[in-house]
Amino acid sequence: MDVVSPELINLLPDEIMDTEAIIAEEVPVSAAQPCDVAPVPMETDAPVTTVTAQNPQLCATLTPAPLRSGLPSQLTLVVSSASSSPSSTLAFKPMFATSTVTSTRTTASLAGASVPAGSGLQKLSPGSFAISAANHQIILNKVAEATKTSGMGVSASTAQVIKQDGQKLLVTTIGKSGQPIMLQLPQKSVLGQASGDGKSPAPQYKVVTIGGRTELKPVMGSPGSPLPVSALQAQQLKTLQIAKKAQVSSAAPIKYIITKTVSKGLTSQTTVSPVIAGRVLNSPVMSTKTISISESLNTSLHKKIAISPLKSPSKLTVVSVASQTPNATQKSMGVPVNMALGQQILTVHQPAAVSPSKGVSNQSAAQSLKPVQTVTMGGSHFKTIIPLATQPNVQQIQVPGSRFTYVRLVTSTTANPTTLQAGGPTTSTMQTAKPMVVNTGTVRMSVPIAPAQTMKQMVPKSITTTTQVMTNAQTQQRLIMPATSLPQIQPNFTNLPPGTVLAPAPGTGNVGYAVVPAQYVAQLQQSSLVTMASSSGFHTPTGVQTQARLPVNGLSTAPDSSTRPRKPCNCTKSQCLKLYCDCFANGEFCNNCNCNNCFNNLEHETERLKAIKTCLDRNPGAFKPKIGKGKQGESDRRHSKGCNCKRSGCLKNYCECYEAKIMCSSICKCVGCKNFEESPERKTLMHLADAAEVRVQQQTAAKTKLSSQISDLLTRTTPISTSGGGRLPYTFVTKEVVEATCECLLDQARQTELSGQPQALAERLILEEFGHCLMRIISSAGKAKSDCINC
DNA sequence: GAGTTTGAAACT
DNA sequence: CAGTTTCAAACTC
Repeated sequence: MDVVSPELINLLPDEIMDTEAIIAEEVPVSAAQPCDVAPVPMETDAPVTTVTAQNPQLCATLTPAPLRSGLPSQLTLVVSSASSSPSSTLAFKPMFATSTVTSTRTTASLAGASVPAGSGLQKLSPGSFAISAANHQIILNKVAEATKTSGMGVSASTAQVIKQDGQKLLVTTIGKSGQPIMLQLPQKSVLGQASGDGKSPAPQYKVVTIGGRTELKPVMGSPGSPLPVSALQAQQLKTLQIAKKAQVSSAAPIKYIITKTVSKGLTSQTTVSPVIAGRVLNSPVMSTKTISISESLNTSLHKKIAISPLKSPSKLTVVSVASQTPNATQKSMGVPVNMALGQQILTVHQPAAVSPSKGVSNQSAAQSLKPVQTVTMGGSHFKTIIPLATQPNVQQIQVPGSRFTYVRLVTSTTANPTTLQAGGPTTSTMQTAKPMVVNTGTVRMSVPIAPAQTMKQMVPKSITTTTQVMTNAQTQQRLIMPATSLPQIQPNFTNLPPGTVLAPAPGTGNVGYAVVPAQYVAQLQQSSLVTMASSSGFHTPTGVQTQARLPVNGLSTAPDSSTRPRKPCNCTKSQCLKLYCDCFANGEFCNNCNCNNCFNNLEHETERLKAIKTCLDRNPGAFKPKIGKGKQGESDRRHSKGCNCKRSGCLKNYCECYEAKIMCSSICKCVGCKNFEESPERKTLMHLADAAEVRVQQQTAAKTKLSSQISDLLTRTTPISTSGGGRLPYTFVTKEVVEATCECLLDQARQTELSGQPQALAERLILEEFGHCLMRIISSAGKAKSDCINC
């Protein structure tokens, strides 16, 4: 794996350079799928290309983040090309948070282009885009916002710096492995003229070689005079990195990670399965955006290019977009998402086309530029750009006070591409393709509930798991949650109920994520309603299950919170969405409760999230344990707020302190408190309680012993002959009798099953049958004994 | 099981 | 922040 140069590695945070997870994603690209990266509305399903199943494709999603000025500049490139044919299909979707008229037009022109088969780019603006299928080169020139860039004050030295605005990307190697990808980096001053303006100063190219070798080409089929490339540039390019090391004072360091992975063993019998993988990273110093380009060729080449502009102390979102690689008959797609603290993982499985001819075609055809709305979330740093009049497929959740940005994916068959884009130094960008069909691949998104270090260790596993799922995820069952477009809820994840995780929520055609109490995972696992990992390889040690038991913000959940028997609630008016409800207050879903009109379930995740948010707004620590552990251990446990009892004397379970078996403290506002150390009433009650507990334990032990004895009795196979002729009933419990009894029970079970009896009734009938069997045994024993006596 | 008591949560 | 209301659990009968 040729990823980055050592020097670049040294410059990057560990999180960023931890590319193993990305590497792992090359594995599943076995069943080729059409390039389906660029989101395209379903109505634009016009056939665009005649790319055959044998045609390799290059799919790229480029998302250059704004470098500094908050000017968003995103570029989506989807290239599909045949290795042996000059025909190619390209979908080009620039995405701007704000766009000038020029850029918008260009964007519309490109995005809406319906590229006929084999023709490639007829509708693309030649000035902004150029393709040369003959020499396997594509030149992308992102339209820059001239009005926005005019005052940026970038020095001339930007010639050696990759600028976010107006940068050109020269992608070569269409269908050829080993060919270079060139990134053209024009000077800042020519931003806005990049769309084919011949007056543009000489652009700078960054060459990325897909096939493993890199080269620098100062000029390559673009207007303008070539710029001499410095040795530094060459070196940087050699390492496949478009280096940008603060050569411009006004520019923040930009680091580009280009990951190349080679997937061996790919065959060309089916469509190519593009995988664009990346990660959501977090860097306290800089933001990184990873752009991954994957290419699946006949030569089984799979590459990922990650370009990461870094600038401000902000979040880094590297989106991994991967197309699933099911066989051609599979019509469903998964949108796995993994997010974790410290390293937010976001993996998006792009939809797999039903047929090879659909994938790229759909994507490239008529990508209409739709107006976007910018939503500021959780602060001024984040903006969510979502297509108007369409359901957002990506929703960003900014957690106040949290360093991380959370993204909620709602990928629907009708949703248009949605881009999260940071308008400021913080960047969180994700691109998703509109899936044709969403499948139920394993998707997990976890709320940060563990230290970053822990999550960091889990990241590769998550991706690996996801990758594995890509190949055989069709049979998996997951948490079910409607993927309706949630409002821009910004729950304070740091204060979510203990062990809360975000669980995948596949719906019919949609994929979303639900805030799921960790306990509910256990609930689900224990119940027969939902099986998260049955026979499909969704192994419990990963993802949800593992994280669900991790502490939240250092606060440990109840040690046995996931296993202890939970008392069912009886809420009637609160819909179990207020803290009156113990289930809700404990961060659990209602399960087997007696509540009415319960909304504390996955079916009402929207309302539930709202309720959580409301509670957190009212009290940020609403879901934190009321009984905090003292510094010196359990003896110092005390109620975080104290009780307010007035009539119970704090010696009834009305009192939260007493209920928690702790004494009231100075922060309590109780009246007539008797719940203190020397209180005789308390001591008496404690003694009584202890005595009661002892009785319960004794009873339990007695029951256990009795069961053991019964079991032992039933397992006796040899009748015991008594010398006195007195035969106890159990002496008749021979092996044959036991077998006959079992037959009776099984037969009863079959009958009840066939008759569709409820489980409870079935159990009852079986037990009754067992009783009948026992009665017959006893009767036989008694009769035998009587006969013996008589004789 | 119905009704009452209680105090936290929610509301004003 | 205080007073009031709502709510569901705890408790009593």
